Amino acid sequence: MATAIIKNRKQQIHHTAKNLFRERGYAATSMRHIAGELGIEAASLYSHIKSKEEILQLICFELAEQFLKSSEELQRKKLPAKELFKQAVTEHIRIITQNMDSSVVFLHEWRHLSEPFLSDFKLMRKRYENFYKNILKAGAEEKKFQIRDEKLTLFVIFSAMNGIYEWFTPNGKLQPEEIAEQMVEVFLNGILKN
Amino acid sequence: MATAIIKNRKQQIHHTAKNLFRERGYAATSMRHIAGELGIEAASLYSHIKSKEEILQLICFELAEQFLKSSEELQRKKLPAKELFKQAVTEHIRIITQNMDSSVVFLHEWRHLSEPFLSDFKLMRKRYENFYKNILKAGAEEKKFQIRDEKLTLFVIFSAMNGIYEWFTPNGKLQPEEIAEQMVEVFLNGILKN
DNA sequence: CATCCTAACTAACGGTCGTTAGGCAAATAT
DNA sequence: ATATTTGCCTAACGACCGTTAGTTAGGATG
Repeated sequence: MATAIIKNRKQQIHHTAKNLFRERGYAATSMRHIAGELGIEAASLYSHIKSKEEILQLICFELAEQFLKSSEELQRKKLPAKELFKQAVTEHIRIITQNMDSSVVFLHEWRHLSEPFLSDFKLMRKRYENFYKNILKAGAEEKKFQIRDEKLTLFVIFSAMNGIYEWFTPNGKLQPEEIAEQMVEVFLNGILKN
Repeated sequence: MATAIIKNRKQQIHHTAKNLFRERGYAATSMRHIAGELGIEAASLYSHIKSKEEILQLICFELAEQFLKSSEELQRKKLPAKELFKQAVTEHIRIITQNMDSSVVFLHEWRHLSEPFLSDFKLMRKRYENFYKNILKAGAEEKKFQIRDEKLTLFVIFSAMNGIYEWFTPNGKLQPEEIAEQMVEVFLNGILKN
């Protein structure tokens, strides 16, 4: 089937783009570069995609939707704060480790989106941040969490989770589940012996 | 004095470049852009600087040296691990918050350095990481820290500290000293009430 | 077999990139 | 007063950018 070939090529292009955008950044990656990796001419890419930015949009919003979807599913479970927190961190880390290239692009290259996509993206990110903020709030209300500054705590957690791409290797000894478990342990109890 | 004017202009260029490199990224910032901010032509920049990359080099290595210098001074103090850890985090956060633009460039744009600068830079970063790794090691040997995976713990801490630029506002209610204090508290004891 | 469609090609577009050369007016030094 | 230096200018270089137009070979479809 013809459409299947197209879809495959389109997927190949997206895959290559994710990789190059991650490695060199969106602005420093040219269409000729992407095409070269696939052994075709830059102009040929336009049989499959609309523009360079369209690729970026797809990467950013695909991941944003994954994060939001997982947060909505977790919210429906009506778990106590501590358990919700554990599962949320685990889910977040699962998504990141399963989409390493996309994640880095998602985290750092979204600023090259043009309007209205840029605003939409920021809004989705804010929604997701609020999901975590509410977990912290709930934990504090349940007298389970002790939080001095909510924003600081929130971003300590996000930064630690989102920084995973800096050191994670898919075939290393630490697998996503264990990373999540250990990270939760650090967030909840710290590194001090008692 | 003529050299004073040059130095000032050079500093202005560096200052503007730091700001634009942070805001738009190195690759997406053009010399014409930097010049435009200063009200001159792009070609005129070359009376003061050698190349675009030279600016990036200066930003990256200036900060790398600050981090290393502060780590060497702390090491000379021969403090117990927990106290050393506190002071190291405080110093790191001080440097970041005092150099917000440079920090973001330092953290994300170094990959656009060409050789041999790229390798030199990575080496300096590794040295600094080892300083922190040794603090964790020392804390574990003193039976003060409980660390499951050293690399994971190390990068949780680094990511949290380096992510400060995502949310810090110089005139907000949280000042660097207090951020450091609260972050140390989270790292050491976590957010769980006991 | 004739027709259509796909995925690639070549050629080229207007534009921007970092950088160099050469000149010129004002400031500084002698 | 003269000579030198400075800080900018204009013009231009070759290279590369994202993208469009038009074409063509070859496979799928009738």
